[in-house]
This record gives sequence, C-alpha cells and structure tokens, in this order.
Amino acid sequence: MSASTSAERGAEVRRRLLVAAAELIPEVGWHAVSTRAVAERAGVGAGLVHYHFRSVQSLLRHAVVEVMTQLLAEFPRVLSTDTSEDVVVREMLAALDDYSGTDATSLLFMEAYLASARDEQLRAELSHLLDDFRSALTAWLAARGTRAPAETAAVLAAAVDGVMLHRALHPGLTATAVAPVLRRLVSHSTEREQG
Amino acid sequence: MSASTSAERGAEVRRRLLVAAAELIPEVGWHAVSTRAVAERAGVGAGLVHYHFRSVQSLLRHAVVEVMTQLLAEFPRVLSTDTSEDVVVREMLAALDDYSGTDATSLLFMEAYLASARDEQLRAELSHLLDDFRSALTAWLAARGTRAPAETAAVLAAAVDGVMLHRALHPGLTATAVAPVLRRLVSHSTEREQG
DNA sequence: GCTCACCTTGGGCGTCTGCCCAACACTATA
DNA sequence: TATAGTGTTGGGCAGACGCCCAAGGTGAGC
Repeated sequence: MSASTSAERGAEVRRRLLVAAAELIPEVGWHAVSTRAVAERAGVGAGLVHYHFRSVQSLLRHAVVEVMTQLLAEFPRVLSTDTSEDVVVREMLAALDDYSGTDATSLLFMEAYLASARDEQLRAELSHLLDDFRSALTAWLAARGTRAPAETAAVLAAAVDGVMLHRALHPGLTATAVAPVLRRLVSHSTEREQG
Repeated sequence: MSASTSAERGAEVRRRLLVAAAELIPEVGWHAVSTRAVAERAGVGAGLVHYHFRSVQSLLRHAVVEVMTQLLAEFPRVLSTDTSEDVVVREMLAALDDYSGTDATSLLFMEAYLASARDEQLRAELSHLLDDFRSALTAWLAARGTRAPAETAAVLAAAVDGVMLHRALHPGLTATAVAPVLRRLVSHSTEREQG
C-alpha cells in the first residue's frame, strides 16, 4: 500500500507511544511509567520505545509537552480585547469544572510540574509554554485597564492551578463557589492599592 | 543504660526512618523512594523498614503527614481576630519567600497532593489537615467582615499553593510581585459582588 | 531480481525492587 | 541463670526495571 510507507507507519507508532505515555503518567505516576507498560498499551513490542525515543524520560517529556501545548493553545483564542470579563472568568471556570483535580488531565499537569523540578530540559519547555499563556492573559488584562496586569495574570493562572490542586482534597471547591472570589481579582482595577 | 530502653531506641529508629523518607521524597520523587535508600540514609539495616512499617507506601504516608502537620500547625497561631490583614498577608508572603517551588518543602507538598490521588487513606488525612487550616483562615476572614469568607479562604490557600507550583517555572513570581494582587482578595470586602 | 533503509520483534543483560525470614543482640523479668 | 520480648541484621527470593541488540520483515529505488 503506497498510502502507508514504512516511515509513515513508524510515525504512527511513535504517536501511539506518546498517547499511551500520556495516559499512563496520570494513572500510575511519572516514575512508575515503564517501557513495557507503554509498549503494551500502544500495542507494539517493548523494544520499540528505545527505537523512537532516546530514553523513557525523553518519551515522557515529549508526551507531556505535546498534550499541554494542545490544551493551552485552546485558551488564548477566547481572549480578545472586546471579550468581557464575565466571558473570561466563565471560561476559566468551565475549565475548572472539566478538571476535578483527580482526572487524567489535572494529574498530568501536576506530574509535569513536579517532573520539571528534576528535568532541566522539561522545565525550560514548560516555562516557555506558560509564558505564552500568561502573555495572552496579561495583554487582555492590560487592555481592560487592570492594575499590574502581568502580576494579576500570574496570580490568576496560579490560582486556577492551585484550585485544581486543592480540589481533590476539597470537593466543595466548586466553580460556582470560587467564581465571585476570582472575579474580585479582575474587577476592582481602579481601587487604591498599597505596594 | 536505663535511659535508653530497647523500646526507646526502636522509637528513635522509627523517627529516623520517617525523617529519611521525608528527605528522599522531594529528592527523587514518591515512586522512586526505595526501602534500601531510606534505610541507608537512616543508617540502619534494610530489613528494619518492614519491621516498623507495613509497607513502603505506609512509611511514605506517615512521613508526609507528620511533616505537613507540623508545618501547617505553625500558621493558625498568627491568626487572631485582632491580627491586621497586613500581618496575615505578610506572613503568607514570607512563606512564599521560603518556598521557591523547587525546595524540598514545596516538592514534598506537591508529591503528597499527587500521591493522595492514588491513596485513599492519604487523601483522607490530607483532607482533614487542610480543612483545619482553611477553618482558621475562614474564621479570621469572617471576623474581619470579608464577603464569602469560606470561599475566599479556599481560594487564598489554593492561590498560595498555585503560586508555589508555578514559581519553579516563573522566577519572576516573587512575593513582592504577588502581594498587591493577593491583598486585593482580602481587602475589598464591602464591594458589590455578582453571584 | 537485488540492495538498502527503515521499522519491528523478542530475548537477554545487569541491576534494582518490595517483602520475607532465620539468626542474633540486648534488656527486663522470673 | 534461664526465659521471654523487642529490636536488628544481612541475605535471599521472584519479579520488574532500563536499555541493548541480533535477527527478521517490508516496501522503495535501481
């Protein structure tokens, strides 16, 4: 079949390995993901992992960066200068409703943050990823006249991840509960503010 | 020596195992902590781990709960009804300055949060721990007249952990940078607020 | 037909893992 | 002095680990 060259099938297997790895990281934890488990889930021989990737660590790094890039890329499109604060806050809360703190995506993010503490290359890639995300948020806040937009954006992004982090241990931390509080952050832009 | 009975020395070894485990968790990651590594750092034979603890998981659980209990217990004492908001925010920021996101304590907390997703007993214990912490914060906020004190306390606690989480990837996220933003959360208690 | 490059397999290597256990040291009681 | 209870050691077991590699399969270009 000319539609499926050897190289193309190779790329497909590589993709399946990345998907399998991204699934296993939240399930068993970063350090507990093994070459054999990834290969089994991807439906390929165990040796293939080290054909397509230099090491397990490299596979996990690629997998996590790929997933996070896709997810974070979806958000900035909602941020245009004429987007109301309600829409933005609602969007972030919708994200919070999707991610309970014990779901695969939340855990994948946390595992990635944690792994980046022991993997300099991963830290650099995630750092760049979050920079882009914060930049979009900062620009939107600045256009709205919010004080200290960069710092507010940073705290807002951190708060969302923090809520995600705490949520598994505090089910009452629902989106509707935190909405008014978070809105306080983006609303009172013209208030006095002591340095 | 009567000052050191067999039982007392046993308790001391058990304590050393807990300390060694609490050190190793941030260093190598939860799943990568092994009985032999803990025993070596504690300066005892490898078999002792399973004498004092049912399993490695049990050891890690005890270690992490002990450390977190001690650290969280220090905070509520600063919260009395006559404590000014400045002092409280300054106290939380001091905590942020101590914990850079890549230090042992920050990593230990994150590892614990993550591990609790796969360990029901640990989740219950951490949940209880954070409940107490939030209760103290809620009571203080309520006494100050802050709107939605429970929700604000939850978001505040989550924001601190979130900032810690992001900090390793964003060195500019200093305490002085986020201070005015966080203060916004506790300050404007009498503003209009849409539910 | 052949070569060549790429992909894939399954097994093997040495190392590490959690957990177990027989043997031993020590103290307190009888 | 004998006995019992507690703490401790180091080795052993079966299994899993990361990584490697010889061998084989399969299409593209000559």
